[in-house]
Amino acid sequence: MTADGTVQQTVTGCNDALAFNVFSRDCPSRETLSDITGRWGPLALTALLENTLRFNELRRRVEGVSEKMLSQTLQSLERDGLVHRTAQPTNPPRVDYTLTPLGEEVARRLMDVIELVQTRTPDIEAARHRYDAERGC
Amino acid sequence: MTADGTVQQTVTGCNDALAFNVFSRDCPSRETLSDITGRWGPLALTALLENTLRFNELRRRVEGVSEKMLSQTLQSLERDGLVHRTAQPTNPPRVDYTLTPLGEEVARRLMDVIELVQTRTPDIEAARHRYDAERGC
DNA sequence: CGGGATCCGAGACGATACTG
DNA sequence: CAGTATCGTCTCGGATCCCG
Repeated sequence: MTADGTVQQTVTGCNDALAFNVFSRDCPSRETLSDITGRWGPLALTALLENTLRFNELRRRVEGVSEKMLSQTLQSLERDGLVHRTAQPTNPPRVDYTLTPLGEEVARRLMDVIELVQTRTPDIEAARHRYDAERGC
Repeated sequence: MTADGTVQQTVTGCNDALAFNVFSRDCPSRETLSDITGRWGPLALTALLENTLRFNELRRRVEGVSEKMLSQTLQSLERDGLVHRTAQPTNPPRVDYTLTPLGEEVARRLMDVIELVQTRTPDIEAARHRYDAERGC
């Protein structure tokens, strides 16, 4: 980073007291945020809010996600301690995904966002048409 | 969800009654969701929750965002009717960004998510270290 | 100051094939 | 079933230059 070694502005970063610093460049909470607000994060988390699901159940529930991305998403969420993974070495294998307590809190709040967006979709689509009409023509 | 307990399949899309279908592949609410949960969406929205800001004020508040991405983000949000843009043709020009009522609701809920993540960051980091320790070694 | 236009690399993402 | 590995595409996103 620092070619000359000088820059590194003593990153007290985002741990300043109670300061609310997702806005800070290097705050680890920003990384977490990108995990849970990533393309598939919110959908996976809220899907698990309803019940424990197996890998392919989850995959069917979240339409359009590829195996690879679901796998990646779940790994990130497991690493962050939001999702718990239980593998049974049976044949065929069975793996269950559950929310941890923290994951449940996060998921519930994400659900609030999604629910709001969902119910206000008509307004949003109207706004889009207005915007496009003014600019497009 | 449905009164009779049947699973409300027949994916006509996501406008089925009150069905909760961000999970549906082509639901427009999913597009909106990606706008507000994009990389810079949550930060821009919650920054505007505090006050009205001008372009470069916003840019300084949200550390690390490039002009291009901030511009794009704001345009998406304006199109969705979440952000209001006021341009004054003075010299130098002055452009203010504000939340619409709907934008404020969304931002408030996003703030709840961010606040939670922020306060639980220690737990999350601990979980990460545990995860990495088990796997990495 | 508040952007738009362009170029370019890195990484996200999807499809497919393969493993245990 | 539950993934991993590989590969190709394509978008995201930063850097730069420019304009009103």
